[in-house]
Amino acid sequence: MKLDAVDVRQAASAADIVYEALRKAIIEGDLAEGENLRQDHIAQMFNTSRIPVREALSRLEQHGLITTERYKGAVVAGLSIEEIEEIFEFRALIEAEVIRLAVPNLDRRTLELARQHCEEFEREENAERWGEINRNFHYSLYEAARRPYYLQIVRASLDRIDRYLRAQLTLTSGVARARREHKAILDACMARDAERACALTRDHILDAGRSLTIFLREQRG
Amino acid sequence: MKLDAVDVRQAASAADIVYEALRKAIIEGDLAEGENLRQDHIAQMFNTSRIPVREALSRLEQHGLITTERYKGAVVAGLSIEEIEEIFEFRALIEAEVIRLAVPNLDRRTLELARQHCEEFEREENAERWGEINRNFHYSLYEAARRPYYLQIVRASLDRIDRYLRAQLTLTSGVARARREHKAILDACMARDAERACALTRDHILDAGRSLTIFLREQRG
DNA sequence: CATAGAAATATTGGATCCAATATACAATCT
DNA sequence: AGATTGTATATTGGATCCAATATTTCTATG
Repeated sequence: MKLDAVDVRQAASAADIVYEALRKAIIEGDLAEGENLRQDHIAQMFNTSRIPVREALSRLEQHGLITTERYKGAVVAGLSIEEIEEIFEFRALIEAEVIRLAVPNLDRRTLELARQHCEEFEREENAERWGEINRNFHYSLYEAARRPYYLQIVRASLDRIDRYLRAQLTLTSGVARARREHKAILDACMARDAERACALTRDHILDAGRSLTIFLREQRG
Repeated sequence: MKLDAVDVRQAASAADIVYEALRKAIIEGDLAEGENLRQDHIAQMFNTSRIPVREALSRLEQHGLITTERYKGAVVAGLSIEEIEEIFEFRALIEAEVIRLAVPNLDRRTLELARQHCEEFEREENAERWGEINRNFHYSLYEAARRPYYLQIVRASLDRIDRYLRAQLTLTSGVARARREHKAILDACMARDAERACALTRDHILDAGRSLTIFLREQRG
């Protein structure tokens, strides 16, 4: 197990810190699917007791990132291919709508920010960073929709499959395609063409989903 | 020797029980918006310690049903009219899609079940029960979409506004309209017309949202 | 009498201890 | 040897205690 052990005596509650650290470790794939999460082990790493750890684990379970069983403990949740497909389909629906709602509100500063993320995603060679930049690019546009509830759901659903998405980018040479698609989405946004941006976002997500599930089907046999 | 094999599956944990009870109380409006939730008090009510109560509260906070502040405690979360509007808009998007996906899978038994819920909703005079039956009607159809992730999100978003929706049904005479709309949706489903069922569901939710926000704007001034 | 400051109370977050039980492994029996 | 039973260990869920801080009440003073 590998995660950034933080000293707990800081602003937020210990439970919040543990929750955030575990969440990050899971969605970035540092904690492998199926890996055991022992309460006292984690507690020791964060220099705290098991109480806040349990609270953090309970929250992670609510979000579907782990599963727990009494007397047995928690393991990082794995998703079946069907579940992954469902989440991609869902994301396509929501995020397409979010971008449609965002386009009319895009101002120059937001577009400039998105352009920078887009360029960074194009230039970056370190595969480790693609996931992060990809998120930044999309979210910078999504923010303009001014729909906090939608974004909360988008975030939660992306969390569930982010680790697979990162694999898709690196292992299936999905980056090249993602780069082209990002540029196309950005173009549509700059042209204030909400319908085009919507359709492109939808396809972008469905493409990634298809590419990923093909890869996983091979890998898992 | 011959014994009946009993399901010895353990009772849920105390935290689960507290969570479910509080969730139910909040979404049904038994706990009013802004009401204080004291850990001690709840613990005594459930004859347990504060530990499982805290875990339950932490989960409720994740779902947005309460807000907590250190040294101050938890209060039942209230929603602004804008937040309520957003959630209705969101539900319209998701649930319309879910019903579209469900229609091709509807079998005779499911339709019969939905028809029974629809009739029950029509006959029932006790306003207290409308919320429950309304949920049952919609979910009985949604299940056929075979999209567990979508349904989880639908459930969570309905939880957030259920208490207001119940008020809308009773206080604005929304039932009459809801009854008509339910029948229309059921008809479309029986006719296997996915697009019509989708559009009707969308309008059904948006109608309720509009009616509710008009009512709330008057009420809140 | 009104008000500022101090003490008492309420309330949360976390630490430590205890009870329940699943799992692994040794001991026993056929 | 293989199956079965008993025991030690690991691990979780919950109870109780403690520390920190917000809120309220009380007192003394102008």
